[in-house]
Amino acid sequence: MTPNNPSYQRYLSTLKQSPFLKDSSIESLEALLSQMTEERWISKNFKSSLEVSTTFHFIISGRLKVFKSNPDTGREHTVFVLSNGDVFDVLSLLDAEPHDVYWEALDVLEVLKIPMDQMRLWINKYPIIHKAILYYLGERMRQLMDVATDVTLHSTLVRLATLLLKNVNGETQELELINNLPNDEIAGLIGTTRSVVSRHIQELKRCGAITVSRKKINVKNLQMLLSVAEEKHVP
Amino acid sequence: MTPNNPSYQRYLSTLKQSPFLKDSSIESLEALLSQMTEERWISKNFKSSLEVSTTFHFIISGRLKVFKSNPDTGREHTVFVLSNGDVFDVLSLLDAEPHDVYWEALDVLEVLKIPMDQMRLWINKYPIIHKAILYYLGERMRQLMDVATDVTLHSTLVRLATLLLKNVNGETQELELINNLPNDEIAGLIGTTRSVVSRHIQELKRCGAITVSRKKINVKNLQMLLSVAEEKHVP
DNA sequence: ACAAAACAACCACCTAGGTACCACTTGATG
DNA sequence: CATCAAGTGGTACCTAGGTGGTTGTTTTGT
Repeated sequence: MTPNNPSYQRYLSTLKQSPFLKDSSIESLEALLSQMTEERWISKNFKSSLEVSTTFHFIISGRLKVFKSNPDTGREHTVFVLSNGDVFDVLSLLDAEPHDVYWEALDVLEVLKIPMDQMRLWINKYPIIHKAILYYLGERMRQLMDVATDVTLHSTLVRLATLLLKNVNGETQELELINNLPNDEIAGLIGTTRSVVSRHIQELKRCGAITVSRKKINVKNLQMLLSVAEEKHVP
Repeated sequence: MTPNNPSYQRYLSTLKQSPFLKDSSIESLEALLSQMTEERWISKNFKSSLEVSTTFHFIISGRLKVFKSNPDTGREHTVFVLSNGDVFDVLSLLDAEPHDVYWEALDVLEVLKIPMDQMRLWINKYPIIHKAILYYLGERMRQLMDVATDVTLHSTLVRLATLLLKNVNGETQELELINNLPNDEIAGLIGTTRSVVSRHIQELKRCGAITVSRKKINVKNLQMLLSVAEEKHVP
């Protein structure tokens, strides 16, 4: 990609803000961008990691879920929802071990791609990035530990309330990140099934903690949601 | 610690074999060791991460479980069992964010400690280690993804069988790593409770997949265990 | 604007697995 | 060797939540 690409500046500024590329110089980012190509994923576009990934991706806009699934039962469990500034597939960047994870676009997704080998070369050229990557992975690790233990340590209602709380926008009381997600995606996020999510959303509506209008969930009573999340109170 | 410490050579060779310190030169490892002090943790010795950790630890021998818990119900979920060559707490090394995880010795544990700041200085001095750390974290990440999704995607029986399979020693058909672990530790590993583990161990015994004698579990029918783990067959 | 597909709500049933016991064994300790 | 605590086996009960199906409502594509 060359600087005369109409989206060049927008791409550059997204890269600059990416935690993965924290502390990288503008020159190094421009060098990186020059080797990248743009790609658009439409919703439901899907990628498996069973074929070892030879391309490294940066997300410019849109949302991507990373999930595992059980082909026998058809159930899925989402481990991350990635958005602008995030990258994948980091693990294939570090080593060539296979691991069976799936990626699927939840929206229209704008990504920048670069061949894995070139990304490795770039990293070796600008080794300062190692620290940023470590920091990035550490953050992911922490999230992942919660995902891992939430299912056994907390009930689905508590997990739902916690998920909502994690996504409330301070002013509007709206749920930015997970809004417009169908119930079964929410189910995947907290490790349960669609019908159980539906059941609990009704429960929270009934007791006045939230309101729902055309897929947008609004938080009405933050305090109540908090007490549900902390298992202090059963509605 | 100085080279005339009676265990010096043993410590050095454990460090040399640690994946966390992969590719480090002998000189750098000796520099590291010179700043470390030894410590012994007895079984059940316990450490919380709520006070931000100011010490970095290397495990020389013994097993340490890393777990999260729900203080209300008393349930625990183990995310890792660390042993010789492993390190903790990596996350506090990367940044100073709090995260509530607990560590507990399962055996007598030999650890080497070093103040967090000195460890950071050492890393900066020998930056080649960054790659090894990344690799190490990546491996952990992969394990963690399985832990995170196993509970929702597979039944407890399947998870138990999988855990056993992960630990069979090729020759003796014995379960090295998890042997001598009480049932409730096994329960913590697969995200369930003691009585359920007991129930399923009986089940596997009854159908001849394993035998149990004085805490040692032996695998009798590997094939059967495999088919249980793959959900092909319900005993 | 209309048909088709996707999604949400609701219900009724069912089972995996969690809770709470008690009784037996084992191994450690004074 | 007597006692005590820890670990285990086993049971009965119960409920959270998963399954499947039906209906009505949005959203989407043509």
